[in-house]
Amino acid sequence: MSRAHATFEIAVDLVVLTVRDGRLAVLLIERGNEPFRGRPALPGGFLRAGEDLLDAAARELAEETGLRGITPDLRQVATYAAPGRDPRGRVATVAYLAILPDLPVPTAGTDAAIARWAPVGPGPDGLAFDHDRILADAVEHARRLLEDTPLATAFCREPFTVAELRGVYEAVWGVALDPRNFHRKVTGVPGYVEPTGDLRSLPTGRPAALFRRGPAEALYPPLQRPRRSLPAPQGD
Amino acid sequence: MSRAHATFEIAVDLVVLTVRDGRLAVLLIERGNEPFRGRPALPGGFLRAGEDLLDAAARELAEETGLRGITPDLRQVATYAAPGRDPRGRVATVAYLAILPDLPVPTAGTDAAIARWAPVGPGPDGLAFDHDRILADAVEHARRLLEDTPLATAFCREPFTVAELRGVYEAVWGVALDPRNFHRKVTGVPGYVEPTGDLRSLPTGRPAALFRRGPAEALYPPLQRPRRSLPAPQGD
DNA sequence: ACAAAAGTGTTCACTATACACCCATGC
DNA sequence: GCATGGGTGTATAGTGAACACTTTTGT
Repeated sequence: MSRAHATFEIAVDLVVLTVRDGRLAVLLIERGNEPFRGRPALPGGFLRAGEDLLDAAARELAEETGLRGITPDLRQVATYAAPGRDPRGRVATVAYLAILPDLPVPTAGTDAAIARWAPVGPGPDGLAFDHDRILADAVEHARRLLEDTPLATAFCREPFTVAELRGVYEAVWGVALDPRNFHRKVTGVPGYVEPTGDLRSLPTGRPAALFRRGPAEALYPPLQRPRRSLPAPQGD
Repeated sequence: MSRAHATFEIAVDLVVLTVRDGRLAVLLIERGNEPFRGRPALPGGFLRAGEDLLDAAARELAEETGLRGITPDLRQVATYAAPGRDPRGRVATVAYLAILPDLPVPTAGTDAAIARWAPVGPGPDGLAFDHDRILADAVEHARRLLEDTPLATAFCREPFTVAELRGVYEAVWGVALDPRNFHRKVTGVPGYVEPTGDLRSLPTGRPAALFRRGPAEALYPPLQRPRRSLPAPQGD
């Protein structure tokens, strides 16, 4: 077997999403080293000897957020290996999507990197490397996953109310949903959420029933996000 | 920057699917070298210097099938890098899904590898490396893509009939579909298929209208595959 | 005329949406 | 009582499955 092939280092980059103040937010670090020193970037790091991709993603997540012992929802999104995407040499990166409930503060990582939550906007954010592209791909991935997987519950601390879950959908999809119909849909999907039997009182209003995640791994029927498909009367 | 990280070779493996005789089929080669010499495997090869992933996948596809100048539907599915998945050392592989219309014969590759179409069954096929897993992931990916992308048209040579397109869905999903309702659904999705205006006569029956792919990159409304969601009266 | 495949019309059940309305709490 | 948010009922429109039926060919 010829060994004329290129050799790579493999990194894992994390797109850590949460909902803060009703807005979708992503965890960014400020790069402390060249290249792109001082520029915001997705957290991540290199694969170690004997380590699998998912293990590396979980390790990096623990290191960057300081969380231990949690089993967050981690999903592989895509792999990027374009020549020149990293000025240091041939580095391929595997992007993982991680969903967390709102954390009080991202507890600046052990790597002395400055971590912060940044709102996810529609346009590019000037991230290092090709991270703008990776972020956009991952957010679109998350939007799709909300439709037919119980991913949205990963944004919520248990137990949660239906209104909190609705806030996740509204923040990630960027649309307003009818509270009444949403309630019925969510509670009507077998295995999506299970009532705990408890209630939670807010400062005002009727107390909301509390739920935890159910056993379903896929949502049927799916919660389809609204799309405008109306053909314009004058054509398109 | 410490260089204590593992280094990898990166391969691209292809899951080339087609529909033959109404059955979903995958292109397999017989390995000519160790490891797994003589075992069936997915076609693939190593990334070359200066080459991006998609370019490598397209190159390998051309080499294995002998096709030139075509632009097949190639989509990245997932990346696998478990330690020990390749006995030769640390090799990560990026799996690509390629969809082709039925070819007369896979024109054994230039690599002197014996290529053949194998029907895709429900169980493992004893493929080399972790290719059973990769194949299963890619087939599930294809099943999902048929729902909301025009991927199915990539299985058909243009121009095609609605019945041919239906055959693709039936083969990939493994279900029977109502020809009448399928016809209406497909022709009702804006931008999915466009009539050429021509007809094709079969040995018997009314000639079918011919279509080509339309400009749509996503299908709305989607063609959802049938799922059994009926809660059994006695529980499941 | 008949068989076979393409394509249309119609019915019926189910799902989505909009929104009126009632419920349960704090003040 | 009143404001506020939680949750249910219900009317209406739209969508999907089932299937009768018509169209267009070859023999």
